[in-house]
Amino acid sequence: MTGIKDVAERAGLSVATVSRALSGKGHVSPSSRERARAAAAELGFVLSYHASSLASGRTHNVGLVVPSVHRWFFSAVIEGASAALLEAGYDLTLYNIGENPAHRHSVFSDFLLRKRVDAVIAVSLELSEAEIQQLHAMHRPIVGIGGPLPGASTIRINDAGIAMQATNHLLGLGHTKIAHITGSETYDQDFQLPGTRRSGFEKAMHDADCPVRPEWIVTADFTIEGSYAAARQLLASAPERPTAVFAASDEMAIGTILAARDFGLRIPEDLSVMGIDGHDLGTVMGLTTIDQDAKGQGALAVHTLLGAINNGLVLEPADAEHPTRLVVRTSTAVPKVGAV
Amino acid sequence: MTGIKDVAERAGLSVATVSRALSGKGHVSPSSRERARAAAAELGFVLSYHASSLASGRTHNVGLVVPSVHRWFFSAVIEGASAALLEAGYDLTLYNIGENPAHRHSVFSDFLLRKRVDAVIAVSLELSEAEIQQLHAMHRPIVGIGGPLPGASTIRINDAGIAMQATNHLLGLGHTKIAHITGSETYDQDFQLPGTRRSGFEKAMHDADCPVRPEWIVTADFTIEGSYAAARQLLASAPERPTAVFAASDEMAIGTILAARDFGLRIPEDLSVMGIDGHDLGTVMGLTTIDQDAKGQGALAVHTLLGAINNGLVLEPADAEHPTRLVVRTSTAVPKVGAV
DNA sequence: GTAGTGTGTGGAAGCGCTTGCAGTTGTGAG
DNA sequence: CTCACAACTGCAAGCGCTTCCACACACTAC
Repeated sequence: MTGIKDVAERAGLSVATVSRALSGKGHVSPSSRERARAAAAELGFVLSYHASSLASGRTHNVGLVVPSVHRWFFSAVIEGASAALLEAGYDLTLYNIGENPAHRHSVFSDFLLRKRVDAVIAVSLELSEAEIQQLHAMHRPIVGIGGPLPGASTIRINDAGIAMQATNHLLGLGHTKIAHITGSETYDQDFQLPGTRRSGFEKAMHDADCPVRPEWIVTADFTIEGSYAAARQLLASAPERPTAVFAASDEMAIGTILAARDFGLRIPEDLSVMGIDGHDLGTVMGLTTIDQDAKGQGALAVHTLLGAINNGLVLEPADAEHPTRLVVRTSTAVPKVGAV
Repeated sequence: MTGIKDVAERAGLSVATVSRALSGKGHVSPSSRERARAAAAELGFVLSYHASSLASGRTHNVGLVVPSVHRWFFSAVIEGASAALLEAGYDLTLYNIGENPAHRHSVFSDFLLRKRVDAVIAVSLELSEAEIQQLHAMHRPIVGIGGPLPGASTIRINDAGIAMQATNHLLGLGHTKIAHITGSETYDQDFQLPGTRRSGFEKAMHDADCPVRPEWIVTADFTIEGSYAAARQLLASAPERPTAVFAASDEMAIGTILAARDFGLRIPEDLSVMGIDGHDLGTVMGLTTIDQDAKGQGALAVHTLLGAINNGLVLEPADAEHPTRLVVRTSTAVPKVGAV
């Protein structure tokens, strides 16, 4: 294997100068820099990252911890973060927690502690005290996305606010019989998020003097499949049907639409449905939603961390509120007169 | 930071013995092993992976290159590989190629060459000669999933065979007017796969003496959105409609079902639809499909590579055909008598 | 008895880089 | 002309481990 030594020899420079030339740090004359680059290119030389990391303490690697790779929000964050990291010359080490508690435990107590990452992005994880401790024990900058992370910087959206905005959109169309599909609050990977969105919904309803019917608040697990089942129950069993459903995520809105179709309900004539996310399928389904730019959140997290890395690994805990955008499509409309 | 030295001191052993005790390699008496473990635990010591890697040449890290994190197949492979790696104590470095050619290029010419990974899994990538060269230049075992990868081991399914099986399922129900939604053959990230499935379809049709109508073979990009648009055209413009659609992937089958509903077509009364994959949404959509166990393919790739790593990084190029399974749900049925 | 084999341990030489330090040269100011 | 200071360069000391080697003991086999 060719090493930096070979490059130095070929370029007629010292190893130290080649290192500086290639990394761009320190003073190197333009001619030396050029010679070093040329020699490296000719030899097809690429720095060994392990040696660099060991010597410098910088790994050029960011850890990304997600609860799942299947849910849309997470894969969108991965996509945004991945592209931003690639551009910056960083690697992305993915920790997919999954459902297995043993996996979850080993990620926190082994993997992350191995000094393999310069920084960590934790997405929508409801962490235990011990896990937070372990994260901080790495002494690396951390950014949380999608929920609070004590002691770390976070990127979040105004969940209560957009839930109200969504509800108000439905109310503004004239709906009063509005159901809400919320995430399970005991589902430990999902923060207070479902609760926050739900209270936004309830507040908007309350402000509009609309009753919130307990039987019209149903719980699902944020997946299309789960909400499909939940929505079937909602639409089947209620003595009276809502005219609109506000789902706490696009995937749950899509599940609702699929369920509604099973009952022969037309969207939006018989039922208006909206969600939150900005899911790719939104266009196909004609889904009205509040786009939260998940890719952008991933990219922002990366840029925040890169800033911290260049700042001596110091990251002041701070909250950034990411902008959102109401996208009106065809799944919401004025309720049919005389609708049941 | 506590290092292995501190552990050695505390345990009253040499650094060498502690290293052996912790890694499990070499001869260490049970008592020494226990003392080393205890000392490490008390100090909260975790090996520095960069130092280990530099010294040993093993990174305990596997690179996974995917075209996208959004398509179901890829995220299922990620999930399967991720869990298997976690279990083995390996990290997963994700390279999401995406659509940006510059990103693609840097992954192959920079990232993968940095000696950061012990092995590489390449998923459904149609690679150029140069890219294959660069992969092999790493001198690391490589496994390809979802298509041929010259010089590397591959895990694949019998695409032609299952396409025939799927088509025969429809033929067996009595369909003769069968359309096929295939992937774009020029879409450079997807191998010959669409072509292979398509020829399986054609062969089955031919064997059954059913005409293959060119206008009933439409092309999409493997996404729900893309196939939705393609299916709309198929169902709208044909002077005569097919009674069944065989889509080359579940996502395209789902897009087809959504499009069919827009035309008021009932599934399966007016139109039978089936796909290939084993997508999570299959149950909700009642989709008949051929399950290809993508998670299992990811896990198998990992196990293959771990075997090679333990075998001195030597991996004999070999092809493994992964089993598939026909799953009949409610999206396919006997064609309606007198159907147009 | 000696040789041979296997186990257990420590010393020390790296793995391939980065970077502090010191030395050399060039430049503008005093 | 000298001095201060900056730009450039090389030497060499690590970074924190792994592993080769040598050595000290057991044993077993002749």
